[in-house]
Amino acid sequence: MRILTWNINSVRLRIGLLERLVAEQSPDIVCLQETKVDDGQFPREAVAAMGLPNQAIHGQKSYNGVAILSRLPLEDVRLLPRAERLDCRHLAARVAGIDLHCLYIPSGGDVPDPAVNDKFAHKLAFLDDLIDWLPTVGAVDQPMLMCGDFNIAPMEHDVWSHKQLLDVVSHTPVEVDRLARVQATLDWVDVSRHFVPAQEKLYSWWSYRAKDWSAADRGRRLDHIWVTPPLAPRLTHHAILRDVRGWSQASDHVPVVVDLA
DNA sequence: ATGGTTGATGGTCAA
Repeated sequence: MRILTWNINSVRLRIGLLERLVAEQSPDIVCLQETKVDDGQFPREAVAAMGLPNQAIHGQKSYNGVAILSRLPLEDVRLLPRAERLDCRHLAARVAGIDLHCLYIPSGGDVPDPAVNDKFAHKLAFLDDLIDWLPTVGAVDQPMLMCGDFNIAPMEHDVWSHKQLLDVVSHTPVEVDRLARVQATLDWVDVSRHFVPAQEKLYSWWSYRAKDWSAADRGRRLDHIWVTPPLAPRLTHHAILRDVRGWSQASDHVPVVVDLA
């Protein structure tokens, strides 16, 4: 079974890129973030025509928005119990016996201080909610997969320069520590680092602001796939599709793919 | 230290 996650940065603008991606990769399940569209406007039929007719969507106008698109039936579709906050950043469903969570963690703004930047405070609060919530909906011996744009590059070689990014939101110790506590909730296995050694540079995002993103290669690994321990022995393949960043009118994030036996 | 680009939107805000 192949699962693919991608921050698509507008599903309407990049529906053609999604079609090409699905044709090339043949995923059984696609998790999207930043769909940026109300549920009523979501291109359901175009996605169904790609072979993904089972769809759970949770979107809003202009910002955020997540979706789970599947060849296989989706059961028990759920949202994180944070109804007091209106941003659409989480969606869960059970598929093929696996509890699947699609996540879009807040980016956090520019200043890494929750006292002066409410976006960073929101990011930390969202992580705290996950720390409280995940143990109540799952267990370490249960097959679960959580993926999406976490907006945090936790390890030294998940960024192009560890030293230069220590004060840059996405790689600051406070959010990295908080993400480690999320990871500890259910002993989550970091799939990309299961396959790629920690000493090797690995990115899933490159800024739009570089003259030549590939030559500069100042990337960050913001997009993740995590599994609980029962799924670790079933991991057979993983890829971060760097080439997609070079497609015409690309998203600034590229897809991450995993195969499970 | 600063500015660089993109998307949704219709003047900016978010990333």
